[in-house]
Amino acid sequence: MRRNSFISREQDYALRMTAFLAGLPKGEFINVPTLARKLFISHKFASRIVHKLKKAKITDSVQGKYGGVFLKADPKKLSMFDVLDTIGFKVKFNDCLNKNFKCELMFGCKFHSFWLNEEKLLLEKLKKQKFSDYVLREQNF
Amino acid sequence: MRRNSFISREQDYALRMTAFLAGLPKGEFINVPTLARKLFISHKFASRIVHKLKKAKITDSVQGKYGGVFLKADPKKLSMFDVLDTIGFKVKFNDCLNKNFKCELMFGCKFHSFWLNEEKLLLEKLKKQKFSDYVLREQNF
DNA sequence: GTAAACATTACCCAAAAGGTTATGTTTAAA
DNA sequence: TTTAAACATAACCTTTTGGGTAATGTTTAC
Repeated sequence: MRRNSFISREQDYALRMTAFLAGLPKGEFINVPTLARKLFISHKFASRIVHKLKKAKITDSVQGKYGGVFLKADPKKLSMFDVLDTIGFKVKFNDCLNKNFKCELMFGCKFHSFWLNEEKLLLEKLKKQKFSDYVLREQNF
Repeated sequence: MRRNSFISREQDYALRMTAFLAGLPKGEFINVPTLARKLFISHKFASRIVHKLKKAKITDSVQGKYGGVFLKADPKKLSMFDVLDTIGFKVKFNDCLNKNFKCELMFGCKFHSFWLNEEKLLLEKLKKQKFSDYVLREQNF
């Protein structure tokens, strides 16, 4: 089905997990089943998401028994956009903003520039929000 | 499927059609098949959309042969939000902003207020954009 | 060698978008 | 009074994809 919200559950989970990892003391790591339980995410789903984050070099992992995951990126530089982008986020207010979209009205349609502008604004904001300001600690919930 | 963009095709078509109707000289009307052709929308789909707009008292129609549709609302007061809302638009940046959504992290999660704020900003903008500023005339495309 | 973690792929299912089809009902004009 | 061409409205269909599960590796501490 289509996205009910701008952000998919998967993207939301990625934000949560990254924010939680950002709160771990330097050098510590946590295994995915535990992380998933703490954040109310199914363990298998969480595992797949973490894998994507690792491929993007946002997280890293220690393999084997007693292994786990941790944040690799610098939370002061890592933005919401970075994580969302990794999980396939596309800011797309309207289909007509897509590259391959051929809109016959283009020149007469003023909605186009409205959406374009809004998209740009949101994108800039997402890039400004850094994880150091969004740390998620267990004692807070 | 889930929405690929914030605005669905149906909502986009509703905006186009309303913007076109806003450009018709007072007292004139246009039949839906013609309107649909001019705006590159399937005629049956257009018909269903116009019907929704009529129920919301945004458009009105003249029935029978040689009938057609026209804008009923005042384009200076009619906003993008009004039309989108009629076609089922929900500003929803994240599921966690839904009334019935129970988020276990609520108190510790700072993303919530970020999405809430963005949502509010966009909503206000959509309400500010009036159709008198978005008139779509055939000679322009 | 085995337990318990990470790694990766393949698959499934419900829901919604984005239409089309079908069948009215109304009205101008022949 | 018949008919064409419009609006009115419900029902149906098909594809996509979000959101998740299952299955099967592979790695490493003990």
